Amino acid sequence: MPELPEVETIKNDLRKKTWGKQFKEVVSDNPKMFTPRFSVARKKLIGSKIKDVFRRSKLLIIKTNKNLFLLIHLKMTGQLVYSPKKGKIIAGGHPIVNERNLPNKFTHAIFYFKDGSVLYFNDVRKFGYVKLVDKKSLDKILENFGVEPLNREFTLEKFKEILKKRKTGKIKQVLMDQKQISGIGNIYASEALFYAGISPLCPAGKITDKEAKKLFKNIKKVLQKSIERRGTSFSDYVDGEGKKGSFVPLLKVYGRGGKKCKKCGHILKKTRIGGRGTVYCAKCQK
DNA sequence: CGGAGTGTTAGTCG
DNA sequence: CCGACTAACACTCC
Repeated sequence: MPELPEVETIKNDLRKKTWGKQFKEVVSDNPKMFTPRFSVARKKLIGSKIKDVFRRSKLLIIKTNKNLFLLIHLKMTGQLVYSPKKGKIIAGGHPIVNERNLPNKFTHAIFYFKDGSVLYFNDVRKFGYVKLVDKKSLDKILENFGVEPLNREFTLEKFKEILKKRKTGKIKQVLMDQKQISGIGNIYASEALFYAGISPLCPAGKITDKEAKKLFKNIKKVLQKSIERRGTSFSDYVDGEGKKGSFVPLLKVYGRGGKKCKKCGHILKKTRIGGRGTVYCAKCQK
């Protein structure tokens, strides 16, 4: 699930809660998800302390005191749950699966901290990964990401440049191309295009200056709105009482194929772009 | 029951 | 360099 707003939400929560925590033990039933080898990563991690938590694109970056960065990618179905020794449990990423007891069968990595708190990495499909890298490899990894859509360096000019560069590509694919703009996935690409009134199939090069401006604004708006609401399917629960992320009711097209357009009432069309399900209103989006 | 589809992305091939 | 396609995996929906 997690796109930029979801990872941003987790990052904000974890930064507050885990600052200074020291790793005591790491356990995994799926060592394949670790780089370097689990046994090596585990040894390196134990004893190190969390100094900060960042986000770049959809990647969560946990900085420790030993020139060591713990990278976590949740991919499609990853979920992080932080359980403090005392107080509120926080969870983010893929919506909470039925079983609330932790660890459960989807828990593939457990990070124990010295103070008794625990971070669980759950992942139904096991696409997610954990990487432990030094500053140098971190920088190399980060080089591959395009501009952060919420940062100041993502300007209208920059956006137009990207559209020009990828003129024959379908606009939705360009929005989702992490090398161009990083952090936008299927949900927010679909939603931003709806608000801008642009068909996801439109070639990037055919987008006029006026449309580009509208799309540019809506990309930022949709992401910001979602962060305000803690993401699309972010879950936050106390004492096992689940509460869904509140962006879902605001979705205009994503996941609504075959239903009525909330703006004009036409049946929303479902198609496939670059192997990804795509929903749009053929009447509102040209 | 079978098959298609699922919020991601790395890798391969033309 | 680009775009198209696939695999990685497990579950849900029709």
